[in-house]
Amino acid sequence: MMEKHYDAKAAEAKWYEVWEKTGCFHDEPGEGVPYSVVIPPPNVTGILHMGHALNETIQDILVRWRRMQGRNTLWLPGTDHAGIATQNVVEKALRKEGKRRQDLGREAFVERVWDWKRQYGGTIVRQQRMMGNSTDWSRERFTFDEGCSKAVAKVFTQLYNEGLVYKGNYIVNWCPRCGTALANDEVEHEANHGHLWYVRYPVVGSALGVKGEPYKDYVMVATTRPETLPGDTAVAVNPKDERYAHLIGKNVILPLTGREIPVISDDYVEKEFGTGIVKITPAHDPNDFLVGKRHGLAEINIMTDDGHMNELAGAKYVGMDRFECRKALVADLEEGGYLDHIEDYDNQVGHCYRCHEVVESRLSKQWFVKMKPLAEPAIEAVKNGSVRFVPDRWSKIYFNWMENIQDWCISRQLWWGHRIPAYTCAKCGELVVGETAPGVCPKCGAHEFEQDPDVLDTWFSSWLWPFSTLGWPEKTADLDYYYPTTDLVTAQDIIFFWVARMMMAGIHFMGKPPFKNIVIHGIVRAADGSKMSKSKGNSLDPLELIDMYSADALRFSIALITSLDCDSKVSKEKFEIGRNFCTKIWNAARFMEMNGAKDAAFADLTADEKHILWATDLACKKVSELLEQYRIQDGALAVYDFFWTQICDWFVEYAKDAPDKARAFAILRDVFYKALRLLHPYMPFITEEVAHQLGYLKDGETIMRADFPKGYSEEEKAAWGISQEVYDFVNAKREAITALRGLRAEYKVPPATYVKATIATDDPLAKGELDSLKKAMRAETVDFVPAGSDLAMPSKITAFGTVYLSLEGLVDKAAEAKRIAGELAKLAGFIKSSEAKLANENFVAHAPEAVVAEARRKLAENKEKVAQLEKLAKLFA
RNA sequence: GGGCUAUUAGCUCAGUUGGUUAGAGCGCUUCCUUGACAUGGAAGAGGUCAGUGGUUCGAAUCCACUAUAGCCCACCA
Repeated sequence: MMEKHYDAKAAEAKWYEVWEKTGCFHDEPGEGVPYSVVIPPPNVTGILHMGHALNETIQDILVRWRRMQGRNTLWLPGTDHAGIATQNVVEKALRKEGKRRQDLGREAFVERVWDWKRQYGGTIVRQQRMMGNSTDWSRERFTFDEGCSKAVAKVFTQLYNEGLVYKGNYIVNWCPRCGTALANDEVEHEANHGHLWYVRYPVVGSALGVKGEPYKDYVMVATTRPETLPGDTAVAVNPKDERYAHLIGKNVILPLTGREIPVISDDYVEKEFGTGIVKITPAHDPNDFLVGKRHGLAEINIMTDDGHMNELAGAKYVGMDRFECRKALVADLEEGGYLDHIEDYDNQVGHCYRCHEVVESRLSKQWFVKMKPLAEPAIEAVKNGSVRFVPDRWSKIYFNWMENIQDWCISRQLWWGHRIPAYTCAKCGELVVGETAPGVCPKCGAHEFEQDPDVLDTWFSSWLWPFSTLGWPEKTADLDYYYPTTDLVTAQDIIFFWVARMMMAGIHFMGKPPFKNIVIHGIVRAADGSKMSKSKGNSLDPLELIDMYSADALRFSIALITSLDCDSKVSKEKFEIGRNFCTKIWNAARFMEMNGAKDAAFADLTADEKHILWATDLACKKVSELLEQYRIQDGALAVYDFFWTQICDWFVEYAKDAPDKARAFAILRDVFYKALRLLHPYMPFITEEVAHQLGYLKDGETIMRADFPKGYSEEEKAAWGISQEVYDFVNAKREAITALRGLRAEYKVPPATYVKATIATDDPLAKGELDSLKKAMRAETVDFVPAGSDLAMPSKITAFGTVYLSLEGLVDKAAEAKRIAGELAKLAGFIKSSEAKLANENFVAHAPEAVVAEARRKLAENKEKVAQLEKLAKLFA
């Protein structure tokens, strides 16, 4: 006996363990075209959030569906070592002990991170299991494991040998808190309400002013970053700016330092902005850096790694924090009479995507990858259709980024990550790059080397994920069979970080793009549309939702609210629908069990029985078609409607009093198992549990490996006499039933009261439905009269015929007359517009025949309605 | 400054080549403790499809402009 209530927790724990232990998730290279997907590896420090839940639910639905279709299916799991993120987590833990990573030293610190990973790194993969992910855990990978590390070293070396990796002194984004360089896309720009400071730089040779009084001859620059002033090495104007033409070539005095710097001209300067004169600080601004290069200016770095001023900033400011220094320097400028005025100014300021510190532009030696040569074939692959974005509009965004791609700064001044495989000879300084440490210096023959202290950007291992996880650089059977993967499913926010770079790496190193379809979904947002974040406290915890409603409920609800086209706003209540659906499935299963549904031959079927078989056939086809197009939400809706409306609301109700109960239940049994399998990709646990409870599967079998239903064969359909016509007929009958129920409600007929109904129809099949109509309508009698019969009773017109409710013995009020008058007015409007439409020669000439016929039918029907209502109105007069 | 996407019922959203009187879920109203299920059932109210103009016999759907919102990209100090 099935329990009264479904115990989701027990079932989910039980089935996941069975699946994993019996190798249900595992796949081996075989015949045919495989379906393969690599998971976007979550950070090893991560805990499951709604974004993962959405992303992985979509993947698991696709994966389970393909697997049931019989394809060799691999979903490969793993985690990302997440350089900065993980290092930060461990540093934070260290800080609690009052230590910094420097106190431990590099080796001990890295060991400490590994310890951390061993201890806590399993959290997210445990949580993924609770979601029901059917990932092949035997192939679980980590971006910092031995194989991935090997791939990274090989890739770096190859790119270096190809001249695509280079080292150089450039302005990079620098996070003073994390103490490392950041790639451009790791910087988040945010609106900042700041100021523009207008500062006077005296022209050399002019009279110095007195304290508090303006200089007589000066240039005025506007700056948002006064603290960088000590690093200025020029002042620039636009070459076409006549106002300042006379200044070009002269020198000005840098306030507070007394240093003389030149006035130069450069196209970069906008005449309209500020005063049209800009200070040039090559070591602290990317544009100024380029200007400096063009004009051979000195680069004076006035800051330390951690965002404090160094000795080059001037004795007074040494050691100050950069923002502290800004204040002090502005005060000094004012004191010295250099500050003209201050304006409010809004601009965008970059922040570290990890710790949110304001990013500093800083001159330093870093490693870069030349991206243009890698980007070109990656653009081509999407242009020629060998890789497809779903939805397609993302390809535009991809092109836009790829066509304007900048070189990628890949070195990070961290300790946790893949060490750069570049070695400097201790004796002669020769740089050697190789997959393993060099033994002998090729130049001087020395044996001592120093490895580059930096590590590589995390994404430098992630971009190899689709093939490094399959064994590359070794030639493995996995790589041969599963690469390229089929679908990549991810959110829009990492298209540039990850997807675009995987495209480039896949094509460059494997010769083929890493996947065929890139499926981009939206982001899960809080109910008010804001981004979910722990700090805002507006995030939903998928684990809590699993605890409250079950994993199936979470998955189904997610599927139902997911659209590939836009972000989804969610709140806790939205997950009730999944929970309610589970309850419905469970109860329907209990009903079948109680009635002892058994298999039996389908013969001499009633219209209702034919209807459910046809509906089942439609549902099977529809769900597959929708999933084929990645329409997860529509598929969920289709299967939900099929199960709830078709099976539970109508067929189960029919089966209760079917003329041949055994046959009706045999049909229900067949249809129900198809429904379970259609549902399985969405709700893996309850479908497995119910399939076993009802004996569809024996011990040792699993619904995971059952066939995904395709619908019925043409032979079956013919043998059973099921068709669109019968399906439509039953739909019409239901319409009639609903119409009568509506009339009952309108006239406040108590549910227990049996009424007298009349149906005007010429359909010969209708009379065969007398019993089922009586039951469904709670009718004492149902009489049939010829179509077009005109009775003075409340009526509703349906495709089945006109349904009349006898008012005999039912009290009515004058209010009814008013309602009828309103109804008549409404109908008059429809009739008028229909008549106008049909009188329009163009409409009749151009519109498809069916549309015109429908319009005529509708018009006639409305006219009939009017006639009846007028008659009724007399009754109430 | 460029680009993308949205705007449909009180709320969240469907609406796939333009074609009946625009749909679903939640919420709301009325009724129903009928042996699968009140996490349920039956019925109902609620929308000039953001605005304006255009194309068309016909527009939520196609085009243009406008308004509002959101996202992405971008070196105006």
